[in-house]
Amino acid sequence: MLKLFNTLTRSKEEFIPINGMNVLMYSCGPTVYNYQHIGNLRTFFFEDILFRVLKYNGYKVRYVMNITDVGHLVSDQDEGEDKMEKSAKQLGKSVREIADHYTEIFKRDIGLMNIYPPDVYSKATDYIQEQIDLVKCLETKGYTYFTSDGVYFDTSKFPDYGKMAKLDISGLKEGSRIEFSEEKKNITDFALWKLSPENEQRQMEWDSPWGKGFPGWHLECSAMSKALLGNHFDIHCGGIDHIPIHHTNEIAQSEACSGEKFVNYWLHGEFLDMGNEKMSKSSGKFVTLQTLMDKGYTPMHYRYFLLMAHYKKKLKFSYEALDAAKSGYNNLSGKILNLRKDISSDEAISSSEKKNDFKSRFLEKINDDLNMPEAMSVLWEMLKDGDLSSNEKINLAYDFDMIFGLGLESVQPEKIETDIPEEIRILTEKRNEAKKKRDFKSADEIRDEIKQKGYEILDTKDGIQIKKSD
RNA sequence: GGCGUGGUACCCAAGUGGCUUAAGGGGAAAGUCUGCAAAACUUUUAUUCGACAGUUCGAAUCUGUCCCACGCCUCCA
Repeated sequence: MLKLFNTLTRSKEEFIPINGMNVLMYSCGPTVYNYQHIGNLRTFFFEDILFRVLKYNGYKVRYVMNITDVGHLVSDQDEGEDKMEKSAKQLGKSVREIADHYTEIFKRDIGLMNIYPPDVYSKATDYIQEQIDLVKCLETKGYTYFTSDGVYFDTSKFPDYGKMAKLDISGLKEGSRIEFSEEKKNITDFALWKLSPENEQRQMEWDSPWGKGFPGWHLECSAMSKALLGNHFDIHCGGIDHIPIHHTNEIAQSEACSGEKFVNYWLHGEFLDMGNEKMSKSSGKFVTLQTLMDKGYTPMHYRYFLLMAHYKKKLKFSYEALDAAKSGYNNLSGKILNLRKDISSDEAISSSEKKNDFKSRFLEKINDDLNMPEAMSVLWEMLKDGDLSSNEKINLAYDFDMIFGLGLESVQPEKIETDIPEEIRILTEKRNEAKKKRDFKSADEIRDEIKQKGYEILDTKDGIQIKKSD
């Protein structure tokens, strides 16, 4: 039985799809006006785990993720500039170029992280008509009103507004920002269609029954999920910050138009806690996957790091913690490599009962609201077990890796340095001579010398290994 | 000001009434192996869960008060 924490009810619930073994899932993807930072990546990683766990349980998943390439303003509250237009202006490029560029990097990053791509990436700009239709639908049903800058959704007409977020609307701070809300009837009302400013030519604008303009940010997810998954589907996920505004507004729009329940299970991933290194994109200072790679970490190190915490808890990022993950991942790879060597000489001790025991414990953990830390602990316990054969261990590890996604099957032995400088070669020879003569003192001295030159000499069973030091 | 989350070993982090006098990873220490290192393997590393009261046969887990940190409401995944 798969249990998931549903933000709607704030409790773990048994997951029961609407339609048998077919699951419809939507997740809020990136706004492609800039790089995705490692915090964003945490959310996509969490969605990947969810996707993998669903598949592991035998569900057929249709998975849609949107790419926001228009309409996401600098503020969630329909104020300020369009993020895309702003970024384009700064870089002197077209909005399309910006969107394509960052979309590409996003796809590259999640590929490196072993995050499965969705079945469909839906771009907001490819669904303008659907968005206009949705506004029309809301207009017909009397949920909209006009202001001088666009069409707004009247949240007071939707009785359950803010239910999921447990919003206390009367307690929302008034007057923190007023300029644009002057004409709003309620503080929570939001834009469905924004009219282009009269004195400004936008790169992205479309004709609509209400005038030339562009869709409000929240609209795209409602319109696209409706188009690709239907009015009512199983899972919608995203970052925890989306609960109070974005997802709240999506629910209001979608349910107001369709008259049906929108989504059964809402799942939200917690933030990565950067401590002092606060990562607001607006400040331009944030850590990307590339930043980590430049510092000598691999995407799998970061993935392993994320696996150590539960998705619903804040995870404290630090390079110290990332180092721990790096070592952990490297040790794990080493174990896998050793097991592979053992397989041939393995006497197939039959302990299938124990094997099944680990497997069912693992399943229990991943199905308990995607408890990766516990699942990882099962993995390690299994690898250290004294009764299982190497064969069984490696099979289980590969099986578990369908969830972890650490690429264990393709782990390769560390490359042995091939182009060793002549100087090091000669010194290595000299050391061998000394060793043969059992002159260990000078042998050790030479090893130290080599070490100072950045290489390490290791005596192994199979001979000498020369390694470049880190 | 409003709303919310969290404080578990040196670090990251599970566990949320008895199976646990607290998983797992990293780090550290000791041992086996080795001429010595490295690797590998084995073992050790919180009688204690922010503080103080209380509920209970029983609490890290529930309640209250306090302290601290953080998030959102104002760009955020």
